[in-house]
Formats: sequence, C-alpha cells, structure tokens
Amino acid sequence: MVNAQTRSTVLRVAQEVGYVANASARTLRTRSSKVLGVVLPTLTNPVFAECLQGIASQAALRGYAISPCTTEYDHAGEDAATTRLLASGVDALVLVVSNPGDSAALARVRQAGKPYVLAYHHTHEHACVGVDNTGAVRELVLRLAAAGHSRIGMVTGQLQASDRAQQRCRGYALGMQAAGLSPLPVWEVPFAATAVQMLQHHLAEQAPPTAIVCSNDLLAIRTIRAASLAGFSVPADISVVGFDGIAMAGDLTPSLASISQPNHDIGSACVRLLCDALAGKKTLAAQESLCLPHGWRSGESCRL
Amino acid sequence: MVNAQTRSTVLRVAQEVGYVANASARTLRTRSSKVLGVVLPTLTNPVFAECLQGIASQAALRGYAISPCTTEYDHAGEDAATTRLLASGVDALVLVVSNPGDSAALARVRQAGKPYVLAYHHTHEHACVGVDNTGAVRELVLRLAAAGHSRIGMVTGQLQASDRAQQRCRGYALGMQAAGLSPLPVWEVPFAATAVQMLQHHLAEQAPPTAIVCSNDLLAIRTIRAASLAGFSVPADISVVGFDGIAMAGDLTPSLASISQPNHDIGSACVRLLCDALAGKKTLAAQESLCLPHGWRSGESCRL
DNA sequence: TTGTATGCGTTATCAA
DNA sequence: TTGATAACGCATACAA
Repeated sequence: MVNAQTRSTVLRVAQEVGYVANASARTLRTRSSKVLGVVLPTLTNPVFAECLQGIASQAALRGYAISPCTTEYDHAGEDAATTRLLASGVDALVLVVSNPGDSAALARVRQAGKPYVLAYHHTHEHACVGVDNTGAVRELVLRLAAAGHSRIGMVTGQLQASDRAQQRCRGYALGMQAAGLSPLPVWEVPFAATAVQMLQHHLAEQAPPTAIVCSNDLLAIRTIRAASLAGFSVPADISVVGFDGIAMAGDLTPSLASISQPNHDIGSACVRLLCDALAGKKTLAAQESLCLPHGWRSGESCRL
Repeated sequence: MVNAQTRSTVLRVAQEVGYVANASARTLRTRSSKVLGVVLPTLTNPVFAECLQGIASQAALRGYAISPCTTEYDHAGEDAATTRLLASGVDALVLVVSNPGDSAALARVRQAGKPYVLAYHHTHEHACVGVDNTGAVRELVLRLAAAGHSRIGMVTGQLQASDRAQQRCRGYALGMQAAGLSPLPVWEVPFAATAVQMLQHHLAEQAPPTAIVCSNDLLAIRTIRAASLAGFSVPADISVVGFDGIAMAGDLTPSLASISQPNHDIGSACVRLLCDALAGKKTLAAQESLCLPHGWRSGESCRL
C-alpha cells in the first residue's frame, strides 16, 4: 500500500547508497532469522557435503539461509554445535547425530521448541529423513549370496559413533541369516588412517571373505586399498561394496559398487519439511518422517 | 566491577532459567557479530572441506563462529554469497573466488571496509594465504623430466573458473621450457562427469604422454580412470600426479601422488590474520600475505 | 497513502 | 558498586 512512484524512488535511492537491510535488527524485531541450522558429523566425508548441497539449494529456494556446523563425530561437539546454533537464533535445525537415543544435543533442541529433523536417521522418536539402512544391506547380502558368495564379511566404522552403522550391521546379520549363512565377526575400524593397516591385518587371516560389505564408501575405498596391500585383487579375489553412493565412486579405479542414498534429496526433503512446519507455525512430528528409496550403483569393485 | 557475591548469584540464576544471550541483539548493539564469513567454491571437493576444518578450529580457538557459503564456481554465486554474508553482519571474510582480478564480490567486500583474506590465491592486490602454484608445478615438471619423462602432459579444469589452475598451467609451461621440452597442448576439461570421456578421447591420440600433471586431485582421479578405460596402466604406461594433497589420496589404489598443500594450515592462517586485524581494528594489507610451503606426497600413481 | 511512535534484547553511558 | 536510560536498525500498529 504504497505509491508506485514513491516505491521506485525509494528503491532507486536504496540501490544508489548500497543499502542492505541489517539482518540482526530484523531478526531481533521479527523473532525469526530465516536461517536453518545444520549439524553434521564432518564435511570431509562427501556424503555430508553432498547432502549439504541439497540443503543449501532447497533452503535458497524457500528464502532461507543455512548455518552449517560440524561435530567431528564427537558427542561434546554435537552439544556445542547445537547450543551455538540455538543461541544464534536459527529458526529450525537439520541434524545428523551419533545416536538420537542418547543425544543431549537433541534434548536441548527439543526443549527449545524449534522444529528439527534428523537426516540419515531412522527412528520413531523423531522426524527423520533417511533410507532403510537395515533393509538395504540385508537385501545386498542376499544378492551376494545368490551370486555364489558364502564368506561375506562386514566392515564398519566405530559403531558407537553412528546408529546408521549399527543398523547396517544389523542388516548384515539379518541378510546372512536369511541366506542361511553364518555371519563373520564384523570388523570395526577407527576413522583414522590406521584403518587400512587394521583391515590388512584382518585380511591376512586364513580364508578371508570373498565379498565385503562396508558401512560407507570411504571405508570401502580403504578396504580396497587394504586388499591390494594384502595381495588380493578386487574384485577377482574379493568383491567390495560401499554404502552412500558418493559422486566420486564412479571415477575410481576400479569403480566402486555401492548402495546409494539420494544424498541431495535427503537434504532437500529435510528443508522442505522444516519450511512447511515453519510456515504453519507447527513443530514437526515423528509421523512426518520420510524413508527415501535407496539405489544400487554397480561398479567394478563387485562381482555380482 | 561487580560484587563477587552478586556475580555468582546472577550466574547461578542465569544457569537455572537457561538464559542464553540473544546474538542478534548483541550484534545490533555492539556492531560486531564475532562471526567470520567464508566463501568457498564447493564443499564436495575435499580440498575446501579440509581448509574449512582449519578455519573452523582456529576460529573456535579465537572465539569466533564461522558462516560458510558455497558459490559452486559461479560468478553470480560469489556475488550472492558475499552479499548475504555482508548483510548478515560478519566481522570479516575468508574467500576463495574464481579470479580476484575481475571479482565483483571482492569489490563489494572491499567497499564494505571489512577485513578479508583470499585463500589459495596469490596476488599482490589482496591479502592472500596460499602456496606457490606456479613454482610447485614447474619444479615437479623438472623432476619428471629428470626421471626420464619427455612427453609430459597437463590436465586442468575450466581455466576461467580458477586462477589457481591458470597459475599451475603456467608452471607447467615454465617447467617444460626449463627442461628443454616442448609443452603439449593443455587438456582443459569440464567439472562434469563427461571429463572422463573427454580425457579418454585425448588419451587415444597416438603417442599419449608418459606423465600427466593434473591441476587438482579430483581431476587426477578421473585421469587415472580415463587411462584405465583407454587401456593404459598407471604408472607402468602413464604416471599421473595431482595437486592438493587431499587426505583420501593415500587411500586410493594406486595411491595418488600429489603436490600437497597444507589445507588445514591455509585455513587457520587466514583466520589468524583476520583475528589479528580485528583485534587491532585494522584492515588487512596485501603485504600481510603468506606463501606457505607446498609438499610432495609420493604415491604409486607416479613413477619418478 | 504517508508519517510517527514503540519495542525487540543488548550494551554503554551516566547518575546515584 | 549498582540502578536507570538511551540507542543499535527494523517492523508494526496507529494516527494523520
């Protein structure tokens, strides 16, 4: 309700003097920052970087800025990141935590009363967007078994640092059971570079697996390296499969076979849920959770 | 200047009611947000993710939060990111742009009068923290020549999207000249997945190079794939060297040889410069620029 | 359609 | 050492 004449004049002058609205003042007054907080374990794992791209582009579409924070897989880091974001006045949060069950950070967010959604998780206690980790691995193990593999192994990162890893290991156990095979002990390795040595050591066992399922792509890359160092050829001696479907997988040699997650879509779906909730001034219910379909990215690392 | 008694009471009550200072109000009043803006091309290239880690940890140490933004190597993206960060009230900026020479974003920052520093760049017009791109490649080419390579090629991403790439190509030219070799035409490929096909096509030429220098590690990974698809063995037929020294390089098979940059340190050095400038209420001069030493990460991909 | 006053939560200034 | 008051820049409600 302003004269077109006046409007254009104001706009022109604003342009001329390079006026930009002060976000802090606006936030203070409106009690809404138009910023979404994002809590991720790390950005050096491309999975999360890809997801963040999805978050960023969708947020931009809906007129929101984002504020990403990493926890480095650390419990205290999760807490620090959430506290900081909450204090900075974000309107809502996307989180990837170690374990939603015992997360102090999550409790804090919940208490703050802001809408939030967990990415990559899968629990009935919170609104989540992810894939069926357990089902995906179970299905893969069955396919490997059908292809003739009987000694199928599993490699995972530190289980306590990720409920996703736990679910994937569960899928391994279920798959082996369904295939009538006896599961091998899961190889749990640290995130550090020592993982390769450790895997190499495991592979030196008599009768190593002929197929190895890894709980993420970065681990799969290290498993391939360990196999190579141990004198095995991939996939001739050992098939290796990852989980995540990071973009780089297809550029590796051998190309990496992987259960792929729609990382970009997981991110954008999270933002969509949050923005819809914010638009309706509602908080997000666990019922709103989305289980997105996983895919299969075939690759030379796996004989199937 | 407050009674210790009063102080503790206030602190206790604040704790009890879960008081957290409102960042927007504080920023509005003090005209200082204690936030550093970070403008990066992308986070799906691990180089920048690693650098961001360095930025984040150093910033935390100095009591600053960070606000990262990606441009996706887009000129308009640079502009949008900078505008947004400036409006959001950051105290200073770390930037990685396509080309400092013609960057509208940089002009904007400069005009805003906030301290800023360019990461990975190397120019006398601005405060920079980076490595000697040209010298590093030149030196490598000489070493390759000394090892008996005479057909040495160069692969780069889109030159206009990165002055670093331009400087590295220049290093290639200088190195070939110094070695008394005639430089081959530089292979410039897009960031897209079609890069592999393109490289494969190039490699099908009669007498392909026996050594290829790539302007970054992601390209080197694709070059190795292209070589493999074209029927060449790395490094038996072709040696491949990257640039960046991303952490993952050592986990690949073959492990990737690379000119390594101290990505973490580049990030933390940027923050150190900015915080010192902020503490002294000064702006940053180009004289403050830092040229950090590059390294050589040997790897199986290169016969040297 | 335009102008004016008030308050968001904090810090800084000044008086007590 | 403490308490009261103004101002940061914006949005809103209301008056003109």
